[in-house]
Amino acid sequence: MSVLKNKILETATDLFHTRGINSTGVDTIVAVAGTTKMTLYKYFGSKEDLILEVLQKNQQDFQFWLSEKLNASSKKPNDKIQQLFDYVEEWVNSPAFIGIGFIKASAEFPNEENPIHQLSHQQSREFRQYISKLASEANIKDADGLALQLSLLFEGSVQAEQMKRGSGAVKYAKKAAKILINGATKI
Amino acid sequence: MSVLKNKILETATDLFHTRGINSTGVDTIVAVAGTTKMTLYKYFGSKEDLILEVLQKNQQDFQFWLSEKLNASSKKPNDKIQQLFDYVEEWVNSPAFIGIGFIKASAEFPNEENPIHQLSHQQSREFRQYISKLASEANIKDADGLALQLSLLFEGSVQAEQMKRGSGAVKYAKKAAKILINGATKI
DNA sequence: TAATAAATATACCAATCTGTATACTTTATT
DNA sequence: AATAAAGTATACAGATTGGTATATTTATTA
Repeated sequence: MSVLKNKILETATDLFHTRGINSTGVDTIVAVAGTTKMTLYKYFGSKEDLILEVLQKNQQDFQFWLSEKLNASSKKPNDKIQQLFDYVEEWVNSPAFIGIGFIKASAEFPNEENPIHQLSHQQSREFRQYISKLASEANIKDADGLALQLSLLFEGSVQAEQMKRGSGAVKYAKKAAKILINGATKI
Repeated sequence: MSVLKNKILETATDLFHTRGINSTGVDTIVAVAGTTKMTLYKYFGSKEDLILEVLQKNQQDFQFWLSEKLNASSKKPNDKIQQLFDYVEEWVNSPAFIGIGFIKASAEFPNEENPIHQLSHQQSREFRQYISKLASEANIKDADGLALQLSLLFEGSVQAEQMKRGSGAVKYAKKAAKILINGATKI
């Protein structure tokens, strides 16, 4: 990927997070990225395309980072799901945290026929399925049910953290997750 | 309150929910409400003021409805907190459900110095405090801690329901809440 | 060095945005 | 019937939006 395209992507990611997507014009993006609109539209067909790419990269980065961590873990499958929230906490509290894109994007684009909303929804589903996979690898009665509950804690705490940095919400989500996981584990 | 002002408020509430706040212009609002911009700006100093009033009314309506239900409940304090999620489910599944404003607004206005963001944050805090009050009236060890966890389930499930109507997220939040409440109850 | 590609600068377009000014019409009150 | 208030109609201002056309400059490669 071109260094300039990447610069635009990173700048857009940052501005979308700090100012909101709809409130960030392409003029602002290219000004901050230190380039011009001509270049932006060479790499991205439209602002919508740019938003979609930002969302994809955003989620890929997070999902990849998380999977790497959990794949490298030597914990038993049962403890891995709890570890997930350890890593979410680490991710959220890292200075580079710029939110989970699909949570914000789905709020800014509520129309279910909008491609941005659809991608957000899909990413939300995929992440829940990832949790479900972890749950079914462990000794869980209702893997999908637990995964949904944990995803609520995940989305709720990220939402809270996006509203107020340093809220400590993930810490409490972690405790709640532990209780739910234990309760859902077969004897 | 003037019938016309109310009409504008209701129309804005609806449009903000279905199209997003930033994506809804005042021209659209007055067109749908069947009035003119002159009238809108007679009742609201600015679009920001309108948004703030919409958010306040939105949250007041929900909070009032919920408090009425729970005040009328004859359940023991301990079971009331669980009942909260029964009513949230009823609220969310009612055809008139138009989302919880502060969750969306905080995503559209991420800047912490923005009055809309600040109001959203305040409403989020107040709702959590309301849960905490219910928890401390019951036999709960760490009322604030449980309230935070339950608020994560609440915000997460409303978020999920806003992303996809009929997701059934609140049903699972309810089950999770039950487990957490039982776990936090003194013996 | 010549040819090619990549990026910039700048100006522009049509549409939309919030907000206002002015004049006219309807409704209610005394 | 006269006065005041409430609402409408319309046009406009100034800024910003996403997106494009054209020409120029810089960098790469053959």
